[in-house]
Amino acid sequence: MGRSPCCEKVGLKKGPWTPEEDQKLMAFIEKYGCGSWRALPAKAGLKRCGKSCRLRWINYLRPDIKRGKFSLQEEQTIIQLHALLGNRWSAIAAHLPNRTDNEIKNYWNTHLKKRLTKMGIDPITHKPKTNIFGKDAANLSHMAQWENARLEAEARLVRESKKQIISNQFGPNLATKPISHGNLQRNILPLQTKIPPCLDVLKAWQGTNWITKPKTKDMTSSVFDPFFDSPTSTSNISNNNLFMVPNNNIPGLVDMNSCLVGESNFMENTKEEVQTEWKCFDKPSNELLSQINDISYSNDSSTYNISIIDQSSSGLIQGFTHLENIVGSCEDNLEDDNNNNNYWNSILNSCTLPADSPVF
DNA sequence: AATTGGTCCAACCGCCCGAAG
DNA sequence: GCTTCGGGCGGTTGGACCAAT
Repeated sequence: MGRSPCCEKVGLKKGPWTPEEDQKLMAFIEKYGCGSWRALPAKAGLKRCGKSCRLRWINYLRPDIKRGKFSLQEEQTIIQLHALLGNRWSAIAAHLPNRTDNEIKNYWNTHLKKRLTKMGIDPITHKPKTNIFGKDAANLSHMAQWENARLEAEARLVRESKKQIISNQFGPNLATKPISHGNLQRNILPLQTKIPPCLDVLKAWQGTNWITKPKTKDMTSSVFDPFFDSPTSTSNISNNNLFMVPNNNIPGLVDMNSCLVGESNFMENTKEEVQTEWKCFDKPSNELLSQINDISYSNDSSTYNISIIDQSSSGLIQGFTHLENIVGSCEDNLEDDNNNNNYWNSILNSCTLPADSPVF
């Protein structure tokens, strides 16, 4: 037996919204905000389900929605993100300013999926239908598993950070409850500025200088440091935190077939060399994977310290794959690997990210 | 002009998850 | 620990629209 419906359906209108209904909904939200969607229809004089009101608002009436044709840049970004995130439309939408997940989903299903298919690329795996990459397909699949696990964690991070932002701006009570009164704009979270992006995997592939950066941080600084403070750079100023970093010396690249977990020693309020002792795991255990769930997000004035670690447990993983390693170690398949590398690089190179992204 | 088939997209549905009681 | 509730998400649908026949 499923849960009861979100509202009493008898007498509720379904189907397309009329301009009058839109007007009522907009006027109400403008005046009172969108606190409880369940209660909103009655208060606003609408014979609609609360869910229907929410959808209409989020996908159509919200004033910050960008409508019209997708630009080439947006198309590329969607494809790139879909390659990494799969059908996580809300996560993809977070990287496209003012586009809704529904719109992106529709655009993917009606345009982009077909286009990729025509190009001979499987729109699900983003691999060529004829497997010209040979054994690298396995690596990509493995990569996807890792990325999925990490994204689960980041999804939670996003939720937490949203609450944190609301809490900081409007007080703790509103962190758990939607804003019910006041300025309309308060309830609208500009996607780009308020949701931490989760594209560090892109930077990893692009060879961002994750490892070669001096592993020190001025802990007294409140300046946001994209290396130490990004959600997935796993910086945490507490002692004895375990975290995982790339296991080779190629900047930003990690072998997906193994991973490292280490212990860091930061000295608080000092510039201190990070010391790490690394353990190597052939494959992440389920226990290890489960620890990725433990994310806390704190906002200490202007510094964002993100810890993706359970202080009481033993690890944190961060999964990236790489292609250049494969190229370097499997000379027999150099050509195929280069093809593979080029495919991903072409995806990544044109990916645009918000200039104000806290990660970059 | 009528019919047919394809495309597009707003809206619905069911499920999941976190919070609250 | 459980149940309930509300919000969010992704998959799917239905109807409007358009081009081809």
